[in-house]
Amino acid sequence: MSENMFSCVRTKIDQRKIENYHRMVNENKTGFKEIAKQIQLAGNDVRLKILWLLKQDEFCVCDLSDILQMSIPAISQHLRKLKDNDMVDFRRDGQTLYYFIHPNLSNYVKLIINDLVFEHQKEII
Amino acid sequence: MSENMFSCVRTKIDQRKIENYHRMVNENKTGFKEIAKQIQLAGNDVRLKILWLLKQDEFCVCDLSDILQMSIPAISQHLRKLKDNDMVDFRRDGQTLYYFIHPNLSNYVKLIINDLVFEHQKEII
DNA sequence: TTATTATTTAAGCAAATACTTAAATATGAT
DNA sequence: ATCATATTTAAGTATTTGCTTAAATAATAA
Repeated sequence: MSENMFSCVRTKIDQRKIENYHRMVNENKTGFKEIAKQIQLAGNDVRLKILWLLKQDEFCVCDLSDILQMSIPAISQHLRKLKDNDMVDFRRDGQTLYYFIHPNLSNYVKLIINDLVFEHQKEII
Repeated sequence: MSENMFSCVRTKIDQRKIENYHRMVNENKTGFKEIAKQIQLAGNDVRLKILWLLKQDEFCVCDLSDILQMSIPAISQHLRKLKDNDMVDFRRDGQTLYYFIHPNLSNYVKLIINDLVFEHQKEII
């Protein structure tokens, strides 16, 4: 009967506050999960570079492969994850697929890549 | 001798552009890696919830354990990762460690958690 | 000192991740 | 049709992640 759902004996903290926050987090559970998923995908240095590059211009898989000096399948698999989560999209021109930032990319990720500005950016054509 | 560092035969794209972007990304390699690391840590729904909660108030491990309904060691290990990357810090009050957002939390992550506002937020005390 | 509470740390493990190489598609050119 | 190019997909694998349980610290109280 004296089962306690709480982990510690509190003297100072307001129990109601804990329950309120528990409820808030719970009510937005799927929200947190979806946002975390997109952020997690941006939280890989290869994909972050891809997203940053696609913010500058559209590129095909082999462009990205050359720029990042990684294998075609490795790049393709990263792009697939971004594509599956509506973070990038592509258009076909002959055999070549040009990838670009999906217009519906979440604001959370947009905020990140918009802020990624480096010193040398001005040197680019 | 005819080794090609490029993955595809381009007709339309400017080779110099590819080389410029390659150089830019390379010169900021560690920058991308560090930023991606912090974003990756925020890109987990448990840690995203923790960061959001700590943005609202400071909490001890067992508070977070109760709010998120997860084991103490699980929470503690998440906090350790955030601590190791200067994303959170804590103060001691007796046996209790109160965690809070590290003042130097990167802007990339600040942008995210500042934007995480939910409907029910107003109901909280 | 001994016990209690708060928290961390360590060890173990299942699942997810990020590559690799090889094979499969798809479009375009001959 | 056949071949070449651009890309994806599949299978295999080493590494990382996120939990679990149990043991170790650390501060406080009796």
